[in-house]
Amino acid sequence: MGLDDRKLAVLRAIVEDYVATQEPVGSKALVERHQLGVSPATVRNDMAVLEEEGYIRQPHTSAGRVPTDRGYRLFVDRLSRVKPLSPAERRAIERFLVGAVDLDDVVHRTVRLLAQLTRQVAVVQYPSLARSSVRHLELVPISTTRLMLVMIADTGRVEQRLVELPAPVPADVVTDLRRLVNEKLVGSRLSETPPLVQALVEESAAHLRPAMTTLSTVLLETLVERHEERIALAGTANLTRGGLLDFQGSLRPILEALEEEVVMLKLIGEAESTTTRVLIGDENEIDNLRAASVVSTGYGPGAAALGGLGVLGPTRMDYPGTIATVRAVARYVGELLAQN
Amino acid sequence: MGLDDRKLAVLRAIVEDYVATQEPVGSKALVERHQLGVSPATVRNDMAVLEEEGYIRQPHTSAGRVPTDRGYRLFVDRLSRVKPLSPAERRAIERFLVGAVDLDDVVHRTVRLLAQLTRQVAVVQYPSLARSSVRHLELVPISTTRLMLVMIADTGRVEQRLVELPAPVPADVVTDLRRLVNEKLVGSRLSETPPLVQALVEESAAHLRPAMTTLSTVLLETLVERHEERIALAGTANLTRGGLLDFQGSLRPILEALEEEVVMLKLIGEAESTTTRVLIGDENEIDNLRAASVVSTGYGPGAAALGGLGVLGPTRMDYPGTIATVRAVARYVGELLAQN
DNA sequence: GACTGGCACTCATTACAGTCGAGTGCCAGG
DNA sequence: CCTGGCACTCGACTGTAATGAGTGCCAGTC
Repeated sequence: MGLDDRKLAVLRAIVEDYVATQEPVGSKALVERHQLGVSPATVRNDMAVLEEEGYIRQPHTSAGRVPTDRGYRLFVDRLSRVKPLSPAERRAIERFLVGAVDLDDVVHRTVRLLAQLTRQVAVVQYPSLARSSVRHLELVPISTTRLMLVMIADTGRVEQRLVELPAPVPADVVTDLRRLVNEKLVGSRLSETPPLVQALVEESAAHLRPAMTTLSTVLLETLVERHEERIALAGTANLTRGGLLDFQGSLRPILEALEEEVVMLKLIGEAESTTTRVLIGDENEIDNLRAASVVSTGYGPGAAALGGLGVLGPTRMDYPGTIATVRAVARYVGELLAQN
Repeated sequence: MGLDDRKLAVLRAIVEDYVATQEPVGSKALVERHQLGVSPATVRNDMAVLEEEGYIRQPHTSAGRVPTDRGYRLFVDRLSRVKPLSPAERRAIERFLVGAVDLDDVVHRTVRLLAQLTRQVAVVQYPSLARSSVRHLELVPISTTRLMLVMIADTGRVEQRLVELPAPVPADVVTDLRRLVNEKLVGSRLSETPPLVQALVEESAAHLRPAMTTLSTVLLETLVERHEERIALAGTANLTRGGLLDFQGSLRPILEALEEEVVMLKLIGEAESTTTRVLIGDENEIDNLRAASVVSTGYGPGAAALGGLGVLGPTRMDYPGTIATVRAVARYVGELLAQN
C-alpha cells in the first residue's frame, strides 16, 4: 500500500522517460538516466510493487515498464510540479494574440496557438451564450415575411437567425418590435431571459402580437437553448505524431468524437470556474476517447468562466508542460476578453 | 498508342475491381468476374500494353495490376458513365436538407450529408462574399469609440467586424453613418464596392470624415478582401477507412492541408460555374494532397456559382458514384438557396 | 531489514532458409 | 490475333535459430 518516497521517484522517472522516449523503460536505463542512488536490482523490486498496485505494467514479459492510466493519475496529482513557461513561449502567446480584431479572430488565433504550443489537438469554446448578456438586438427585414434577427452579446459574440413571420409585417411594426425587444432584454443575462421574453409577448400590443410570438420562439430557441454553443478546433494533424503507437493504432474514434460538437462541449464546456481539469484515458466518459487524455480549463475575466478550452492528446503526454500551457493561454484569453 | 475497345474494357474492369477490393487485380480474376470473352493470356497481353502506356502498374513482380493516376484519369474521362443516384440517396438528400433554418444550418447539414453519402471528407464553401450583394449594413455602438459592423448579404451570409474609431462619436453621427453606408452600398455586388466606398469617404461631410475613413478601411478589409471566405468540413474520420493503405500510410499531410482554409479554398473555391472538376492524385497542385483525389463543383441558383463544394478521398475511390453524389447535392443546395 | 550482484529464465525481435502460389512473360500452335 | 502451356519471379508465409533486453529470485553484504 504505502509507497515510500523512492518508489514514487521511480514512478516519476518511468513516466518522464516513457513520455520522452515512447519506449518501455527498464531498470537499467532508469538508474543510468536518473540519480536514484540505488542499483537496478532494487529498482526492479520497487517496480514489482508498483506493478502490483496497478501503476505500471509490462507490455509483455521481458519488456520494460509502461505507466498505466492510474500511474499517470498519481503522477499528475502528486509527482509533478507545473513547469513554468519558457520566455519564448510567453512571447509566442503575446505575439499571437495581440492584434486580434474580433471575437472570431481571438478564438481562431487561440486555438491555433494552443495546438502549436502543445503540439496536440486544441479545442476552444466560444464564450458561452448562457453566461453572456444581451448588448443589442437587431431586426433586419429581408422580405415582408422574413426578418434576420441579429444578437450581439457583451462577450462579442454575434448570432443570427432567420425568422419566418406568419404574416407580412410593415416596416413600422418592425421598428416597434426592435425597440421593444431591446428595451426589455438588453443588459440581462441570457440564462435569465425566458421569463422576460414571455412577458414581452404578453405585454405587447395586439397588432404586434403574432409577430412577437414567432420572434419570441426563435429568441428562445436560438439564444437560450444550449444548441448554439460553438467550438473551434485545430491541430488534428498532431494526432499522427508518435506513429500509430498512441491511440492503439486507429485514429478513427478520436476523429469521430472531435467532429461531434456536442461531445466536445461536454468535454471542455462544463467548466464553471477557471480550475484545470485533467482526464486520463479510462477516466473519460466518452468511449471513443478512452485512449486519450484531455487537459481543459475555463477561461474568462476573473474566476468565473465564460467558456472552456483545452487540448486532447495521447495518454502519453507531457502533463506538466501541457497543463502550464493551457493555463497560461486561458489566462491571456481571459485578459484579452476583459478589455472589451 | 491506339487503345482498342477491349483494352479499354480491361482498364475499366481493373479500375472497378481494384476500387471494390482494394487489392491488385490479376488476369485470371478479371476474366472470371467480367464477361470479357477472351482468355487470361490475352488479357495479359493487353495489360502489358496498358502498363507500357502508363495506365496501370505492378506494385511488384508477381502481383496483379493497379491503376495509375493516369489510368484513373482515362477512366473518368472516357470509361465511366455517371451513376444515377439510388432513390434512397435522393430521399436522404431531401430529408437532410429540408428544415434548414438558416444559411449556417444549410451549410452544416450539407457538409455532413456529403460526408455521409460519399463516405469521404466533405468540404463546403460558404457562398462567396465577392459574388454576393449587400442587403443591409448595421452599425451597433459598443462604446463611444467602438462600433460593431454587421453586414448581411443577399445569400444569407452575415459577417461582423469590430471597428475601433479614432475618436469618440456621438449617437447621431452613428445614425448618419448608418444611413449613408446603406444608401450607397445596399444592392451592389461586393466585388464592385471598392470605388463606392472610396466615394463614400470623399463625399461625406466634414464631421463624419474621420469615422467614415476608419469604417471604410474595415469595410474593404472585411468584405472585399478574399480573407473572409469560409468553409465547413466534415467526415475526416472517413480518412481512416481502408486501413493505412490509402494515402501511403500517413494521414498527416492530408490533415494538415484540410486545416488550412486557404488551401481548401483554392481547391474547391475556384469554381466559377457549376461544372464538376476531378483532380486525381498527382494532378493536384498541393503537394500534401498528391496521394488524394478531389471531386468538386460549384453550386448556386442557375449556372453561375455562389461557392464551391466537394469531397476528398483516396485516388482509389468510386468516381462515378462520388461525382453523381457531389453533383446532386450541389444542385439541391443551389435550389435551396434560390428560394431565399 | 534493506540493498546488491549474480544468474537463470522469458520472450519479442531479427535473420535466414525453405515452401507455396498468384501472377506474369513468352512462345508455339490454331 | 487469340489461346493454352510453361518456365520464371517474387512476395507472403512458416519454421527454426540466434540475439539480447529485461525480469524475478536468491544468497550474500552492510
